[in-house]
Amino acid sequence: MRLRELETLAAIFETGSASEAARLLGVTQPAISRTLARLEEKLGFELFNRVNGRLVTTRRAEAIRAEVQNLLDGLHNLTRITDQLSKGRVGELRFGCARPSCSNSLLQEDRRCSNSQARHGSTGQGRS
Amino acid sequence: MRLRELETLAAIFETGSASEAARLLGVTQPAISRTLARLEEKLGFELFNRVNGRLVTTRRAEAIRAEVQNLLDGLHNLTRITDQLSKGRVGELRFGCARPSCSNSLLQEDRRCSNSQARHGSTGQGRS
DNA sequence: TAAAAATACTCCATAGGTATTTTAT
DNA sequence: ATAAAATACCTATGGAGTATTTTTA
Repeated sequence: MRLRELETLAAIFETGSASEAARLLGVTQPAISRTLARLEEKLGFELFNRVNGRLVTTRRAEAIRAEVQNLLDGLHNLTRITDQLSKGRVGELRFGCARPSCSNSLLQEDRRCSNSQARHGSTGQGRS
Repeated sequence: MRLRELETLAAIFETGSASEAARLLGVTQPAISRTLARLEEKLGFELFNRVNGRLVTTRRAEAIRAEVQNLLDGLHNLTRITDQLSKGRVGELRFGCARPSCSNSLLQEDRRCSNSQARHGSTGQGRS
């Protein structure tokens, strides 16, 4: 169960066709068809019936629709968090201290359980 | 943000080392190290500090730990559902009907909005 | 004819393996 | 010497593209 497969599935749910799903995801129609075909093969059952050249949602597909959307929502939330964590460094502060022992006790690096290993030096960098 | 990256991250969280995470996921240690390195590169910040040859969780990694676990739990739930949907066909029932029109009105195939297209025939297969 | 889906290729990035190196205990 | 992590090199596969075919309205 790949992530791209979930995104593809959700896009087809949302748009109702492989062609529209392709536009939504910014890829080509064959990419959607193949990903869907491989997913159905792995799952062991059909997610859409091909009727009159169109995709028609099966009952089994409907049964997992909510959970798929749930997962994608959670993933987007995680992405939002990591984006903030990466560009969200409030600024890099630089400290000066007369004695090495001072910086050791005052500076907290972005690590855990390793205070005793902090390297000695009169200058340190702290991240907020 | 690949799925395998989330699984790798969770495994390191759980075991505390890349080697143990590798055993947990049934892959080799280099596989874990590389996946982690690529994830950190994409995210733009470090998830673990390499201190004395060991991985030590950063604050940023702690900040996403719960959400990562959430997503994996949701995925496992989805997998459980699809497993049941695939092997969970209660049995294949076979019906016989004197007149074709009878099976048309009584049998519901695993498709939607296509009753008018159901093929005629005195025998049909229904999935529960 | 137009539109949707499927198929047949080709290409590249990811994920995996084995072997080896580096570093710290 | 051991153990953890990183690195180098190789292979397989998933996902993407373009081009084409099939089918139906």
